[in-house]
Amino acid sequence: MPRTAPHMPLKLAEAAFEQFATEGFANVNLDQIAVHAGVTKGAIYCHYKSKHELILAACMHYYRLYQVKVHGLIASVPDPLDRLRKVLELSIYNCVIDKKNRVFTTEIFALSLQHIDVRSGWAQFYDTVRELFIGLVTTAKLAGQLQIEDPRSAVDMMLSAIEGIKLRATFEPHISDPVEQQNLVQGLLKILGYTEGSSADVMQKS
Amino acid sequence: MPRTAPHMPLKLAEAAFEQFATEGFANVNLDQIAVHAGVTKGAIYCHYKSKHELILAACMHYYRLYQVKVHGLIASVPDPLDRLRKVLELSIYNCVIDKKNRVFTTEIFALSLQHIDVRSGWAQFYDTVRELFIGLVTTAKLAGQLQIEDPRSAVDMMLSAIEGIKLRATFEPHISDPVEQQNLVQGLLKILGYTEGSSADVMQKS
DNA sequence: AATATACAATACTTGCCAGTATCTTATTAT
DNA sequence: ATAATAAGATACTGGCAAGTATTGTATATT
Repeated sequence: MPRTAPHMPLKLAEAAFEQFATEGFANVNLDQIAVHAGVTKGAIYCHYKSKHELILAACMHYYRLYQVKVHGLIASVPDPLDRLRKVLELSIYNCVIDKKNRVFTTEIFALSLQHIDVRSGWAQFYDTVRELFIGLVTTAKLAGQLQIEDPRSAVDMMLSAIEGIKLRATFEPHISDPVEQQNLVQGLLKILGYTEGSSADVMQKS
Repeated sequence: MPRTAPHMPLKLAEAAFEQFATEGFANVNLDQIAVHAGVTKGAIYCHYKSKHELILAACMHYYRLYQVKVHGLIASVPDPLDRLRKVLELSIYNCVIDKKNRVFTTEIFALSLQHIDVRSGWAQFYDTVRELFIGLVTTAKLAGQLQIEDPRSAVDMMLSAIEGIKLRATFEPHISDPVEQQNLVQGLLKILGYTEGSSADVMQKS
């Protein structure tokens, strides 16, 4: 048997992600990616059979990264509402502060319009995120920390807002302020039925 | 003096919009646009000095169209809450049902990441939309139809949600259902402080 | 009618970049 | 050691599309 390079696909996907997330899919050529991975274009074609496949690999890499981050966070926070808030903070960070993630996902949206495989990849990823949030919200609701009738539709609206916030971050840099961050998280929690002050005992007032 | 063709720039911008909104900026070449405008590529360069300028013109065309539609709607509905609801319905229609608008704006977002002129064009447009909504919400609030403290931040969150809904529409076709439409409008109104039922007299209950 | 000039058509150049063909090198099983 | 083969380097091809040079044509002023 000859030598093998099992790390190369990942290494190339990482390098591709970095480049794509900085300059966009259309503005990056395979030579650039190759240079950043410390190889030449020919080597890329040993592991991926087209630029498109490399793009898909970069997407998968991004999805994995997000999952790892989120589940690490969830495992470390016991209280349901705290956990929800932490995940929201992470999501906002991912979308707003971390420019690479923001650019990369925005590019994915545009590419999804034309390529069904990119689209279904994102759809699958997004489903896991949605279910994750529905779980978090339901748990917090059962703990009496949220006043919400339909967690599913609330989560859908909240996730829409996050995506929209991501887009706005491109045009409104002030969104990156730490203070603004907290306001955004607060606004998202509000969509999820969090009422400021003594949380769950608002209903009893009337 | 020679002949003149004052309608050509608009005609080309319209044709460009149509093509870009169908296939995306990167997948449309100037020959295609020329054919759809009933001219040849050479003619385009009489009116625009690059593809990029034509893209900007297509953007401006889109912005104008939206403004015309919205202001036509506003003028025809007297009640503040009704007016707000109608504008929201139009916005959802624009973002979700009207695929061309959805595709075109998504492409703008991606292009904005790299091109400052595209970005500032959108930012300017978005500002007018934001101010419009703030006006609508404030009017409805003063009329006692909305329970909202800070119209500005509520509108920001609501507009984020709309943008996010637009993105989701690419991945979740069921959003196009008429029923779902109304749910979305209802959810957006909720963000703006609309409490279902007898609207403005909720406070008095406690 | 003549002519100046903007509009438009045609044909061409140029550069970029995905993908390929071919050659080299390193590794491992025998 | 050596044959077999995967990984990688280098150099090339081919196609696409933006932009340009040139030529043609219609119109408005004189």
